[in-house]
Amino acid sequence: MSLKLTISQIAKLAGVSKSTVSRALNGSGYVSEGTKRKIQEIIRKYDYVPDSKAVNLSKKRTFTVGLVLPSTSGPFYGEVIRGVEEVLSARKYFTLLTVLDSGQDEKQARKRYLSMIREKRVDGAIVFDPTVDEGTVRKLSESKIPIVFLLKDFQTFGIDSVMVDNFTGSVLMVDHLVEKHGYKSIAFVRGPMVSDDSEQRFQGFVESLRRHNLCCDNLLVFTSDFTFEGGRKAFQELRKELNRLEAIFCANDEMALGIIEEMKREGIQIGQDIAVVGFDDAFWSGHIEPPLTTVHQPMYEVGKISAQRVLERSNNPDVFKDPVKITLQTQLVVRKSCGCGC
Amino acid sequence: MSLKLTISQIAKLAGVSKSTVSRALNGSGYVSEGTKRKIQEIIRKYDYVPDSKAVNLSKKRTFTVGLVLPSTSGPFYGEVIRGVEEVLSARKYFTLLTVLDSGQDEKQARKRYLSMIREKRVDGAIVFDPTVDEGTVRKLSESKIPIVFLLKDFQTFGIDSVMVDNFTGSVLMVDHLVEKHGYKSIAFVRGPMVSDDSEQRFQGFVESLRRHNLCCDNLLVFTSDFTFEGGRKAFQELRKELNRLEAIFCANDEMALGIIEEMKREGIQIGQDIAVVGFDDAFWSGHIEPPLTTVHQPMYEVGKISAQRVLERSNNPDVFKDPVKITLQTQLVVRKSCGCGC
DNA sequence: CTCAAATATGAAACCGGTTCCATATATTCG
DNA sequence: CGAATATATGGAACCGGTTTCATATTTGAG
Repeated sequence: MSLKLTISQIAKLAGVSKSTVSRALNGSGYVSEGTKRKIQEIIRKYDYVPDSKAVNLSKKRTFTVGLVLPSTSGPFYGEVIRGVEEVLSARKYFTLLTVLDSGQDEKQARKRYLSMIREKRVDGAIVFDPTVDEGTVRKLSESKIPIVFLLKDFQTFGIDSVMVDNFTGSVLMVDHLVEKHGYKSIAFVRGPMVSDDSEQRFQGFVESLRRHNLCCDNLLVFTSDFTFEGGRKAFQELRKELNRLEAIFCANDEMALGIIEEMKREGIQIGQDIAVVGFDDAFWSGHIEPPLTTVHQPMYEVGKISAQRVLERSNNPDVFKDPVKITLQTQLVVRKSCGCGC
Repeated sequence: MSLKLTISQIAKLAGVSKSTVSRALNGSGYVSEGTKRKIQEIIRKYDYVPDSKAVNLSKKRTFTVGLVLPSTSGPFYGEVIRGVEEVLSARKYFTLLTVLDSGQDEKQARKRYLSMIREKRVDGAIVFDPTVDEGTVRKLSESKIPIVFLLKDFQTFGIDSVMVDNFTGSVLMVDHLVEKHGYKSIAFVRGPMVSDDSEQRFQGFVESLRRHNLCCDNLLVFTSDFTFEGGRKAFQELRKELNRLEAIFCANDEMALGIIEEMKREGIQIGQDIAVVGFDDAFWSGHIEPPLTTVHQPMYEVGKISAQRVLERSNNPDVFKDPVKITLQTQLVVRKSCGCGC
């Protein structure tokens, strides 16, 4: 029934001053045992909870970390959130979430998260914005709060970043296709040209081929858009080259799924007639037919490490530290679609 | 290079008072064109942004809505977020997210979101906590801010809720199995006993059977836990009854997937030998083999409507309104695993 | 031209806490 | 026992805005 008491009212009820109540509340400064007990009793009785808005203002902190994600669908955004929430909740922080694809316009979405940061709604922020522009990055770097950028390297702007080693993951995958299966003719299906991930995965693909002296002449590359539908369309183009192909490496699982679906429709045996592999290790990728060989990205760890980093910086603002770039390893997940176990 | 200016500094630079700057900023009260222009220029020049912590305190609002989710994995939590974010971002609000499965202990997680609300970090909250206890609900209902509960009905506690019609979805599914396919012997695989969703889906199952005079004697019910593994285990029990079974209705898609996987291993033709259907319409459910017949839940709309409701209430606190229960319809998604198109 | 209404602005109070500082009492130690 | 130190508490300033109110100047209607 308590109608929002303030610290002053509590003080009056307890017969002490605001300051004493505040000290009792925070365990800061001196408060005698007796007084403390009395205050706590009143607090309990009236179910008093300090208003965070006031606490934030006087402490000049919000105990909140901003988290910016491109979207919430797809396999790993949830993982990032989980990682972030795990460390934040343990330290009594909250997560202020902004999703880029929820409004209409991308520009608007970017303004929104810049506002969040510049209005100092958060003590730090984790930003995952694959198509961010330089202006935005510059503004971010001018903010006084710690920022961690995900999957993009802005060390030169003085911003920490947490990366995933797409390149090596891709190399591992192609190494497997070549060394284990002896495939020589492998197609690559890219994501959108603007995607760094796609580019890095492609570079890894090329690198592995090069190391195996398979480059160039056999190089079959298609460009799509990371979607299921995009995969199906890519297949329409791939189809002409099908007879000279032994494997198809898709820059993500969703496109691989699209391609697999089309191939099944044509009666092609995946893994036997031709291998199809992906990248991402989506939740379902082990459960489709055949189970998809893919590369796992440690997005949960990405979330955890980013959050740790933000908190660490936020709580030691004085300690100057150069921006850090942390790269986490990816992992090859061998299932059946590459031809293993067939 | 602006080092966090305050409104007072801006006022000084513009040669006016704080109040005038504030009015110019908010477009409230009178400010002459000339003064306004001058102030805006200074603001732009020094890249001044008001500190939300101060704004929040004096306005007594945070322009933030709390969102509590059980988890972030699984198909539809992302959908809820998307719906919520869509309406909040359009109205310049932010989302303060709390995930229940990210910490260790459920009690702790519940305390965390109660804190969020009682410390008045948010102007309203959307709470999705399937296993919430009554004490928590009571505390929620005592808070002065608008709360919308998802998929649980606490109207009697004075709390709005947004529901999904599991019962009807389930009836629709069983109607389809019985009327379209003529199945008479249908098993049901429940989720955990504590789950309302599971219970409602089960009730729908029973109701449809009853309406078709199929109840009771043929009633085959198994209890599992909504997980993939749980589905596999459930199959081990189902197996004995397999020969007298025509269809298996799983209370969610994940368990259906587990069962399907086991059945495939045994060489059973799903949809032909025996139908397996699910509930949830997970992202992947159309892409497994065979595509899963299931029931779609409009979680995106749930998110949208909840957020609208919270904002509406928050901005009209005076208008007394009885707690509302809004129920959204589910939709039967017929694919192949029920035997259609075989 | 006059007086009321509209416009413009600043001073001060306020939002609800935290924290610095001064003062008062209680301990401790040489 | 007296001085130094530790403990306890309240008053007041402060955090950075918004808002009320009083005052001053314009504007406009009659």
